[in-house]
Amino acid sequence: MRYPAEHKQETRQRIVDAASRRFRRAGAAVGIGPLMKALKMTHGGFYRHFRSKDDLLAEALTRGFDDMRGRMGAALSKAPPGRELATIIETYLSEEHCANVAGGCPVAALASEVARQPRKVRLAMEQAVRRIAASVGRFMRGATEEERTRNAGVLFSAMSGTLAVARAVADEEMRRSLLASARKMYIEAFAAKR
Amino acid sequence: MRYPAEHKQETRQRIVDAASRRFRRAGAAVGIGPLMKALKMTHGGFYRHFRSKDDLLAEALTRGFDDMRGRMGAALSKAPPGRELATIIETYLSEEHCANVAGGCPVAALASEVARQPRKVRLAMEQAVRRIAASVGRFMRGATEEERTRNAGVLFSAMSGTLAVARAVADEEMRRSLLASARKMYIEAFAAKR
DNA sequence: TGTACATCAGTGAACGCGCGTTCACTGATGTAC
DNA sequence: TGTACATCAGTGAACGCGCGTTCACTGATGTAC
Repeated sequence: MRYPAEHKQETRQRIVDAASRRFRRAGAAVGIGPLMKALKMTHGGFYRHFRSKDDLLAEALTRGFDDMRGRMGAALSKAPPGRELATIIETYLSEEHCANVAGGCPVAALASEVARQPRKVRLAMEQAVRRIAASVGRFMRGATEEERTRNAGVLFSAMSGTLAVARAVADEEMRRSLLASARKMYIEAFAAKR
Repeated sequence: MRYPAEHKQETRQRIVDAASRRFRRAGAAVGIGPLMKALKMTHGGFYRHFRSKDDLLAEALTRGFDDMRGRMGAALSKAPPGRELATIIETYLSEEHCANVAGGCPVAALASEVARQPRKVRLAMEQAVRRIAASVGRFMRGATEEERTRNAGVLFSAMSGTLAVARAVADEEMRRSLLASARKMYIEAFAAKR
């Protein structure tokens, strides 16, 4: 059956949204079939929207980053002046973010898998990391903008590792303690006045 | 055919060794079939040694940590006094370690996947992180041993994240620059005299 | 205004493939006599 | 010392399953006349 003009774009968006959450929750091995079924469609229709699963993965990664930047931006808008970087660190390493895998940072959820994906997927990841580093860089110490951006990249990769380890660990108490210590240390190391 | 007494243990070790490298290189989705084939055996024999693939994954993780702790210990034994923590950071974030996925840190290679594995696997990861934190803790700042251990856990998780992101990124130059900035920042933040 | 037709998003069967796991079997060696 | 037998690591066919992708088809709607 034929659909109204903007219908296709809407469906495509729904697929990317759902995929973005699913990939983060269950890994890059998530199947096209179950994904489409959750959207009340059949797997065959998928290929009217994407050339391959890799294409979707790349797009879903980018979408996940947009999600996260939005969330960070919201937290940031409530931060008192001078506390911006501390707010970013506290938000990223919060227990809420740790529990919210599907809606959280795609790097923490997928970094080790992305390293094994085709170039197309890794480029999407790279672009996103660059953008985050550039926007967080504003709040970093450093002589030049380039240095601040590089340092923001380091902080971001560090936090994503801490979040990934916190999620991988079986013990609840250890998870909480790791997050709390990390918030404290990163704020001291990167955000404290000197 | 029957084999000499210690034969079984040797085969088991060969499986764990090979699996540990393969999991790190290609992810937890690596198949039992290809793994056994690489050892010039057939997949059926696998179940004389392990109850399930998860059992192997847990054991292979632990083995990977032993590898890495050995490597770190070797670098440490050559470190001049007072430079121990800096040496650990430089070794972990070296380009050699970044290129050596199969023989490198299992957390950097597998953390985001382990978060989705059964409890058994996550316990193995947890145990290993605890051990590393305890042994690196000796060189950390902090008032109590407990605090030093916690801080070592944070540093370790941070470095694993940086390594994972460095590997996920497509651009060679960005990879090198991230590693170099991270070595500098972590040494400043965690290892510098105060 | 009414009708014939083209479009194309979505359907669902089918493809070849690899997965984890099971199981009846093999056959060289250790052990019991 | 010689022989019969038990052991059990490893074999390879088979199981049910889900995967990514292809493709002939459907049928409601937009468009051309």
